[in-house]
Amino acid sequence: MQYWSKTYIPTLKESPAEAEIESHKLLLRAGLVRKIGGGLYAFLPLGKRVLDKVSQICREEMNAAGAIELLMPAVLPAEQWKAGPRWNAVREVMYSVNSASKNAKPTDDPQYVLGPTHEEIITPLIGSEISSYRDMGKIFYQIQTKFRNEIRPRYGLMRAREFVMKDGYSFDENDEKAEESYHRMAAAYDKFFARCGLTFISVEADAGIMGGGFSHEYMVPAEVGDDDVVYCQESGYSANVEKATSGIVPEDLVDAEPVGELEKFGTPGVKTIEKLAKDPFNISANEQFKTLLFVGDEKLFAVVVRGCDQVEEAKLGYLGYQVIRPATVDEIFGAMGAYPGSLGAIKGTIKDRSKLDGVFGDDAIRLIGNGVTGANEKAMHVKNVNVSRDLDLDRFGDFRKVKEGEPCPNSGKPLKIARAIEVGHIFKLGTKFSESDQWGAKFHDSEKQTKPAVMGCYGIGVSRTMQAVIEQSRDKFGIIWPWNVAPYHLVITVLDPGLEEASSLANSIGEAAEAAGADVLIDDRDERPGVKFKDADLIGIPLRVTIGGRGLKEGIVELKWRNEESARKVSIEEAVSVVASEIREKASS
RNA sequence: CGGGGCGUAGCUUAGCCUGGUAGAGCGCCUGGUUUGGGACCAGGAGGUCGAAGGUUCGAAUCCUUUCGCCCCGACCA
Repeated sequence: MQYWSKTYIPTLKESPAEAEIESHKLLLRAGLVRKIGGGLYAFLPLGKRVLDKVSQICREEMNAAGAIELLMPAVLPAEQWKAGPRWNAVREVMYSVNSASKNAKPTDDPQYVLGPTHEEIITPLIGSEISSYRDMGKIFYQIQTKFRNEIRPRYGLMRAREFVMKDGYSFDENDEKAEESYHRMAAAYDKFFARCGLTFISVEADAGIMGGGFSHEYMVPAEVGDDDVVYCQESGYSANVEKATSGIVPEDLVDAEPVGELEKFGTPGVKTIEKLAKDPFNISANEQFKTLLFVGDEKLFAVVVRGCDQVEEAKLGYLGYQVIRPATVDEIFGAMGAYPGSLGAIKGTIKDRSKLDGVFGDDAIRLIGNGVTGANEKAMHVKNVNVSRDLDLDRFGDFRKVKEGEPCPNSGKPLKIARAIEVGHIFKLGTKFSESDQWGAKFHDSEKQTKPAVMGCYGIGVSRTMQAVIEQSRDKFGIIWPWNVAPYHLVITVLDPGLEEASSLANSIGEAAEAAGADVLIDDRDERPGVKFKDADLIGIPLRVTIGGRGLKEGIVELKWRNEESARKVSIEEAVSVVASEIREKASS
């Protein structure tokens, strides 16, 4: 039992100006966290309790799924990262640390980095520990503070520079077993998020710089989310928009025959799809080929999509490049001999084709058949451009961003798109990390063969999950904590703490509630009733029992659930047993 | 890193344009009256106006630089 006067819960009537979204405001107002710096937060006593509860649920579900907890350092030797496969891709988000020694020489490269994730550490660790197939099939995890130098921290704990993450890593002897581990973790994730009281969906996701096989994200639908999720209720299809595909190109599509010779025409001043779609040209965007240039791993390449489509940059990762950025105007002119607005990928019109590592066509341009594109000449476009006859493509692929309403790839029904917060992400990694000779994780199989372990990695944003719960479970008065993650389950609001009868009743109810499995907070402060009610609502304790002098005269106390409208009166004699039985019922459900 | 905005008491802010003693509400402290949904009265503490430099007799206010924070974009649990 905790007395309000003995702990520290600094609630605020007004929201600090720094907070923009409701869950961030409530984190601050309910006295859960305070900002120390950009993306850096202190967890106050109440916030620490929630964080611990979320962590503990996570731990229980991991253990139940057979994962094994360990703890690695957060300060990591930079050498070990440099030896890994993605140093260049991730070093920007890593904080660098140098030795504090006065004798240490300043260096360009850091001696240490603060861990943003631990594949580079656990792979060699396990690699050197485990060498037999008999020890394969293990999943290790830790719950630890992670550091990422986010370019733009946002929304409190939602995207912080320092945050608590559960990261897990599986090591299996073959693909099949690795997928079993993956599904075991997926099932554990489902249970974890459900126990946290979240409404969530798991979606197919882009594997990003993790590479490897396939991946799913755990998404909490919320307007303030950073991700778009594409889904179909009919078929159950769901995917991050970065990964999502649609059935817009029929599998049996027959490519159109040419309709005539290529024909150049003047388009003075026309540099956009929109202008070409208007008078006097009237060539709609879905009849235009749009040619865009990117640089992937310092190599220039082009992508052709329909004028009405957007390139989904994440999908360009399918092409094998790791670090991708849009090409500069100079780079574009150097290869194409023209500037954006006049670009096209017609055979023979590209000034220096050798500068292009590839020209890739989005599948959907096949729907155009014969269309219009730039002539790689100022103020000129070309019509009757036939996809198979005229475009200088190395290959086709899916590079476009799916739009709402397009047919689901499985059911054909219109797809929907919703905003969501990513709270978990699981990857089947394959052998990307384990196959390295001097560094990886290899084992001897029963045939005495040396093989790399097939890995998976599994992340949960623990502190982000805490905020996602608030974002999803609140009203105009404050937070409504789901039972399992509530900092306290029961608050006993003692309106007249000076009355001996009131405080002793509060203690009896509190003890019975504790025995029934609840964490109990007794509001014994010398405050007016209104303040206590407002605070109890604000910090979102699921169950409230009110004991006041007025009720005592009537012989009753009040029992109110935070997520219900009205309170119930319970006689003093029954109060202890009623509270205890309601708590038992809630705790077991 | 690009674009926009903001830094005045623990919190929310007025004052800045048009330079002249820094003001309010909440919170905090003292006393009193109150006591079932953020009470009231009286008294009080708390600010080198983000920092540095400049203009000026005089700068929160004008100029320059710088730091920090927030929002929009690319990235992520």
